[in-house]
Amino acid sequence: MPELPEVETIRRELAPHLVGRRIAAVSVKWPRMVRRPSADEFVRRLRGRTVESLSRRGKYLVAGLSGGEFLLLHLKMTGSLLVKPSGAAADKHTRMVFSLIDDRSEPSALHFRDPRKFGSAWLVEDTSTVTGKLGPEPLPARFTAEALADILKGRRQPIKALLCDQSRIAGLGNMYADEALFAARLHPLRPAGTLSPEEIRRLHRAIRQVLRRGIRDCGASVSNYCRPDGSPGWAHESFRVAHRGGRPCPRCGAPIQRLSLRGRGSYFCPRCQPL
DNA sequence: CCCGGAACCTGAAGGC
DNA sequence: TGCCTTCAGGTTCCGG
Repeated sequence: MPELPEVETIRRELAPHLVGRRIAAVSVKWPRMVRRPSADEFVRRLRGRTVESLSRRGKYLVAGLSGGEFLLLHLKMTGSLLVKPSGAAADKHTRMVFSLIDDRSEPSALHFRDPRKFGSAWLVEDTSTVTGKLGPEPLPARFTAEALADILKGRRQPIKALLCDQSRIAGLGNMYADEALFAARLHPLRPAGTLSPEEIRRLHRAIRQVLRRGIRDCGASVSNYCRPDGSPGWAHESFRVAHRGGRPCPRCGAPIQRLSLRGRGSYFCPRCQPL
C-alpha cells in the first residue's frame, strides 16, 4: 500500500520520465477515478500540457503543468504508475493512460494501474483544494518533537489512529504507523495526549527513522506496490511487526499480536509495547 | 469536537 | 475450472 516512502520513491523515479515531456493524449478507462473536473474535461484540458515539475504532498503526487494547473494523483491502496513504451498494451487493470512526447526521446506512456479502482486523479488550479487539509510533512527539519507534542496535546484518541490521520500528520499509513510505534515501544491504543515528553521524543525519532528507511529501501512491496519500472521495493523485508501477526517479536521473541482499530489491522508486540 | 461505521472496489485466501 | 464468505485498507461521507 503506497504510503509516504512508496509515493516518494515513485516521485523520484518518475520525475526523469515526466518532467519536460508533453502530454499528447489521455485515455480514461474508468471515469469515476477522475474526481475533478469531469472525465471529459480532464482529458480535454490535459492534452498539450507540458509537465514542469513533480512533487509530493503526503501521499499525493503533484505534477505542475504548463499553463499553471496541477495534476494530482492518489494511489490509495492498490494503485501503481508504470512507464511503458508508446503503444504498449494496457492490461485489464489499467485505468488511465497518459501518452508522453518530447523532442529528444521516443514516445512513452504513463499507465495508472489500479485493480481496486480506489485511486483518484484531479486537475486543479489550486492544489490546496485537494491537499489543503493535510497536516505537516514529517520529514522536514521543522517537524520537531515539539511540533509533534503540539499535535498530540489534549487528544484522547488512540495514538495509532492519530498517526494515520492525514489531517494531523501527512504520509503515515497503517504499515509505517505500526513500525514507528514498535520502534518507540508504544502500544497502539495509548491515548495520544498521555505520552510523556520522553515518549514523544522516542516517537518523533521513530517516525522519521521508519520513513527515511522506507525511502532508502525504495518502498514496501506488500499488496500491489511496485516502482515505475515494475520492480519491487524491499522495505518490507526489514519490517519488525507490520503484517507479521503470530511471528516472534525481533526484540523479545513474544508472538506479534494483531488488533483491529478503526477496521484496520494493527500489529504490535504485547511485551515490548505495553499499554 | 469526537468517534464509529459504511461506501468505494476487487483479488486473495480460507472454509466447506 | 467450485462456491461462498471474509478480509484487506486510504479516504470521504454520514450519523450519533
